[in-house]
Amino acid sequence: MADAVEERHLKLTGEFDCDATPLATLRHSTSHVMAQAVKRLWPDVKVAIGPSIEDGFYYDFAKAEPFTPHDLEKIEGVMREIVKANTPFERSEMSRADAIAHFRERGETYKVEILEGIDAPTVSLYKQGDFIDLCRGPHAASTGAIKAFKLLSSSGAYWRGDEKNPMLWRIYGTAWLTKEDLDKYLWRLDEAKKRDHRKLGRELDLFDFHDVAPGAPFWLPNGMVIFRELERYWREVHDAQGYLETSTPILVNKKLWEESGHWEYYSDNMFKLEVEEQIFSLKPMNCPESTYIYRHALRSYRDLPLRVAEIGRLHRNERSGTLTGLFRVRQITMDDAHIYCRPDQAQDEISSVLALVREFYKLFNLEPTFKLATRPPDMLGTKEQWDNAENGLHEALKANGLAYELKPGDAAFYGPKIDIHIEDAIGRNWQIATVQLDLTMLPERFQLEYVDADGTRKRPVAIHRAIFGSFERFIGIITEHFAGAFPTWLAPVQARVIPISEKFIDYAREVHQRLRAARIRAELDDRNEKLGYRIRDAQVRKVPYMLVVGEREREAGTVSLRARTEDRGAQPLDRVVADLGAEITARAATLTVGRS
RNA sequence: GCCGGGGUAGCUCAGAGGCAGAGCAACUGAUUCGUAAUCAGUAGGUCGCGGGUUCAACUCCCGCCCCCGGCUCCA
Repeated sequence: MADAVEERHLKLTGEFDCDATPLATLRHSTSHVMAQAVKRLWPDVKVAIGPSIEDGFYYDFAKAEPFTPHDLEKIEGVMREIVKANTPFERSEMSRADAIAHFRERGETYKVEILEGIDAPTVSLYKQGDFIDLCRGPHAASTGAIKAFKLLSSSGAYWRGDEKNPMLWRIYGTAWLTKEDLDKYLWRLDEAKKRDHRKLGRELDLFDFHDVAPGAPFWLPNGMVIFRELERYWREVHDAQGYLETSTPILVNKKLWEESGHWEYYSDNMFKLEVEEQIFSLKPMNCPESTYIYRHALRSYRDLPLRVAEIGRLHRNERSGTLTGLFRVRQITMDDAHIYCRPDQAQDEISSVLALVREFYKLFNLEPTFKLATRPPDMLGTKEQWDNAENGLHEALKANGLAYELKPGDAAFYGPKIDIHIEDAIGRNWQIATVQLDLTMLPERFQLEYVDADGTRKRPVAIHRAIFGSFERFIGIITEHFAGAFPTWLAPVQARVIPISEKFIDYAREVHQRLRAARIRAELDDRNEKLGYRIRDAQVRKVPYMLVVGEREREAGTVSLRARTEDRGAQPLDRVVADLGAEITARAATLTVGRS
């Protein structure tokens, strides 16, 4: 929603209004006030555009020197004065030609450029005090309406979002209807910082990055446990659903990419190397090779749907400036699958993929939302194919009882798709899973066929789908979602046994052995430290269960159970082992053992 | 890739043209402890990499690499 507003601004189609909702209007007005403050402090600065965006607003300025944090404070100060003065926002109209003259006179070349791109005869302007801006509005009645705002950061941004254009300085800010909303938002920012997977990854010894391999994590033993548990779950479910797991080469001859079309459209993103005078590439996608699995045998209509899955290691040469922890990597482990089926089977297949997606995310307490992207103008294939395909996706969504957003024109040229976004524990949105119906690309390019009941050769359709998207990004997301406090089944260390003193070490060892015999990832913390220290350490490491043992427990055959922060008292050892095992097997989302 | 900010011990960070620093972690010892940090000691460094200026460079200059915040792109 907010993206669309921003996009409209960037495209400069002449629609410079923000949404007429109170919050978007307020943010838009706040951006004007910020521009006014900047012009007051630096009269030579030229203003570009300043829309309302999700959670706030920005304004772009042309200025010789960047804004410093101190500058932001000064601007905020002037903004408060403007707000206090409670100046009205006044709308006026002007012919386009007059407006061009007006802004040219003031040296506002960016505004002139915007105006030159507008084909309306008249344009509207908004003025508060000594600041006037080209704008469709709407705006707050006066600057006094701005109660709760804060400037957040400044950075470079290209004029019109195009890297060939000059770089402007953008200041980001946030504004809310009430002080409470602002505080809530600032809390969320702070919370996000605390949950940052890069920080938790280091603290919990999950993974590491080194200069020698930018964009590719070194999985440490703890992180690898999570990776393996995800794979294990993934395999269990896919085996049960009739997927066939495969593995295809990582290093592949250029010929394949020429055949698939990647060489032409994607080679900038591919890592290439020469081997005995042949060009090879690390695969950036699994799809082309998946067709080799399909073509291994002559397929009959009886073989379809053929569900070919692969946890594939991909490499994409992402631009260096875009890499970010596990969220944006160059080495991607994708949980891919390609379903080859008859066109009339596609709807059911997509329907089961959607059901699968929901099953997966439920396990992690992630709330999915669905977006259906339909045909773009430059589509490949016939109108009838697209009608059937899009209709199938609508029906599959409906069959699952899912509400969804429509994104007309957003599909790839070879077929419509459903993108699945999730919302995490602190309300952030992520796109991970995708279901893409492929009417023509793989089937046509790779000449896929099956023999139908009547003995004729027909062309199947392909469904590309991923549920985790990439293991890297998914682990990054759930690390932040759970703030490192993973459900027991995913926790690298599921239980720690803590003897009160070395006098009880024998019993602690026995408890430890019992846990390990039950395949529970348990550690014995018999370090020469006080009990409080070891409790704190286990807590900081986000270990789900602590089993404290001393005199009383040894005598009674019990353990004192602590579930992260909560003391659950003495429990019989047998029961704790059994219940812990059951919680792990059930992949429970919460810590249930010993809860009364 | 572009703009801005960074890179000093495993981690968090201070310092700065003239002997490289702290806290935590690690290690050793004392202590044997009942639910978020016991005390003492020891060790730990190519100050991102390469070049230059200088009697002397972690510090100044140039180039490169990597990280962070954005832009662009994206799973």
